[in-house]
Amino acid sequence: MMCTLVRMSDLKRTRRHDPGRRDRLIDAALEVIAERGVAGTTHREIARAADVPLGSMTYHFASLDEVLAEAFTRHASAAADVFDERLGAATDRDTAIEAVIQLIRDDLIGSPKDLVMAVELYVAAARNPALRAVTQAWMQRSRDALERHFDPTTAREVDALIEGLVLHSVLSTDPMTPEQIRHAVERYLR
Amino acid sequence: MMCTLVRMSDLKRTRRHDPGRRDRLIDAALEVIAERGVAGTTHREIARAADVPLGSMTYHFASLDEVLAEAFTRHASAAADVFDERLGAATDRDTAIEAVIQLIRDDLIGSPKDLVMAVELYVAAARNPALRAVTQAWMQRSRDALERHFDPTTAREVDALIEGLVLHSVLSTDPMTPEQIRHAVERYLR
DNA sequence: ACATCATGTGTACTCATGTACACAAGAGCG
DNA sequence: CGCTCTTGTGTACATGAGTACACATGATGT
Repeated sequence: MMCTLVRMSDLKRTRRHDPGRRDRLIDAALEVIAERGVAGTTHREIARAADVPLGSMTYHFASLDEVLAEAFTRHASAAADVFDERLGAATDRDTAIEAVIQLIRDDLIGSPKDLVMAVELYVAAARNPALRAVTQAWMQRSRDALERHFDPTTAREVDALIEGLVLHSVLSTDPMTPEQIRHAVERYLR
Repeated sequence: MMCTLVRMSDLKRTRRHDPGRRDRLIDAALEVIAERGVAGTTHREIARAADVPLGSMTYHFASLDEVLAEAFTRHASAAADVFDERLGAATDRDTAIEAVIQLIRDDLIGSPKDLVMAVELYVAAARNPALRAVTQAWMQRSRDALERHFDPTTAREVDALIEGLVLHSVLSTDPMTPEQIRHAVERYLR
């Protein structure tokens, strides 16, 4: 009997009228950015990641910049959600401090891919006003979340401290231990 | 009488045997990176900035990566020198704190171009081990400078705090005022 | 003064990219 | 069942990139 070999490129044929494809393309773009960086993110690369023909890219997006903007917006929004959840669960100052420590340890240092995304965004934002707005909205949400538990000045400073700690920890040869993170945050907040 | 118009392209002809050209190319590369980002840094762009023929690039450097590596190395070294100078002048803990505040205010937030360079480096380092080493050497020198006045743990934390403050200040819509910087550093160090 | 050789330059080749656009295909309706 | 219009695809084109390499040019030793 014949073994029914089905090639991807044949399957692709049958996938006309695919609502939500735009969404999947944005997710694919995020994958590519995380893996290859903005510099390595091309129409073709995204299309390949989403298993979609090249023409689909120009059909759904006016330009590559538009794809990047949407991708970063989505990522920033997801990251801010995590921030919100962690801090939203806290009821008093002490648990808020614990939440910050856990956030840094588990969500930020724990997944360096997110830091890569953040830094890629910062660089892209340096030359693209639309992305600058995304960055600022993201930072604003972090600060708002922190302001639920700390005064505005403290919130701003802690936000910056978190960023610096994560950045240096991930870039360094010896990452910070959970104890060191706790030490730094508590020293600042207590 | 004839006005002696001299075109640049004619002048270039006479500039054979130019020792130190390699150095100037690296500086030109730094300019281009700061202005157009790593993404916009090409052989042709650097050659134009240095007013040098394209062929000169491949003559002096084996690849574009080599140019980037040398450029970032030079920048990191210069930045670390500033760090060293500022902190080397301090004699006691209090003046060291003042030095840190001045460093942030005048040298870091004061010239956002340097921050752009740093972030560009971080991104580039994410995919290039040679640049990762440059980053780490740079961070090490900052920490060493700080350790002349503070214990290692504090040095590391302050180093991270500085990075975070500068990053957030420059990216934010409202930059931190000198007073806010002073407040954040003193809160942490006193 | 001339030959030789390291140094420096112009140009051309190949390749990947963004984008446009002519075409295919299927959904929805009469 | 066919007609039409939105939705989706394949391909081709212009552009700018890195790099190679044949050639020019000036320094240097005799």
